[in-house]
Amino acid sequence: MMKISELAAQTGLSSHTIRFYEKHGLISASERSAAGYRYYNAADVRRAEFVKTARHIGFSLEDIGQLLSIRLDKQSHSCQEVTDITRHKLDEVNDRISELRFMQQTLERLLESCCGGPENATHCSIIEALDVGDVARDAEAVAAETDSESRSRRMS
Amino acid sequence: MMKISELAAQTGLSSHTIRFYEKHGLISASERSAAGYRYYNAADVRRAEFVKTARHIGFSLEDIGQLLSIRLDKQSHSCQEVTDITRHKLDEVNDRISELRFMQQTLERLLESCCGGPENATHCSIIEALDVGDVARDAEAVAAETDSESRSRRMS
DNA sequence: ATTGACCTTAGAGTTAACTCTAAGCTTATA
DNA sequence: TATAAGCTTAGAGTTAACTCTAAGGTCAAT
Repeated sequence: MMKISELAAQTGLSSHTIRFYEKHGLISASERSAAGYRYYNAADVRRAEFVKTARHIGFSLEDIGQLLSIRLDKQSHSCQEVTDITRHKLDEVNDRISELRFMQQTLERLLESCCGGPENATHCSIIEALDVGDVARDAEAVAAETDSESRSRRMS
Repeated sequence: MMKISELAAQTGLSSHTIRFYEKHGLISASERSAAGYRYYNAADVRRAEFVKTARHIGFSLEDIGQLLSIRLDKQSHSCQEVTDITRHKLDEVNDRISELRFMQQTLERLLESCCGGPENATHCSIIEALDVGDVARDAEAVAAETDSESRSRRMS
């Protein structure tokens, strides 16, 4: 049975974060001392580590709540429920990557077009490009091409 | 001279957002009616469109403030200042992409490992993987490999 | 008994970029 | 002149996931 700071050391979460997760129903201490100190047993530690791992992979606290309820009662849940959550998260991640690749390409094109030197910015091609405003559209076209090849969306 | 809702229609920003940008020093109306109505001229519209474009590319409001001050007085600023902001943003974007690719790979591995069927989750390999907790470490190794090849970091 | 490290709680603060509300004034149109 | 649409402001609310603070109680060691 360990106290909160030991669990914190073990998991790499802060004590604050552990209490925060508890408030959100993700973690709990299976015992409390008379004075109210939290005491964690081995199962509590595993659960905390589950949360840590899931968080690291990018699941939201809400996702993790669902995964935990499945983990707690595996008989009553199907593998499909688990893959639904996972696939949905993968879709979100893929969408965000697409957006960021668009930004990446736009920024790279901007950098290529500008001398970047100590000259004054009177004819700076980056400022000009932002002024004209068609950077976005150009790069979006490029992004659209590479998009289909980079996407891993299932249509089921 | 257009009113705020016309500028909103023109730029695709909301009136709320335009006032919000004004409060943060990015946009302003070059005139006000006696009653305080904002009136925008062609230069104001161009500036608003500059902000819209820059925002779309992923610059923060703070970045845009800097870009605008350069745009307003090009003689006093160098191209290097502009590329510094742009390169810094590109670095941020690349870092975020790396994180997301790690998540993407981890999620894909998890999906591959699980049947996803209507069976109950007693032996669900996703739940097991999160329980064991080494998913993260495995995928991070994979991410590290592809990382060097995907990164476009300059070291200047 | 005292010290210092650690624990408790409720609740406020942080970040970015909006987004909305309330209460009231203005403007254009019929 | 009445009405509806649109404008003004200050300020509060939203989101996610923490992060911190204040005020006080507990515990182990000396």
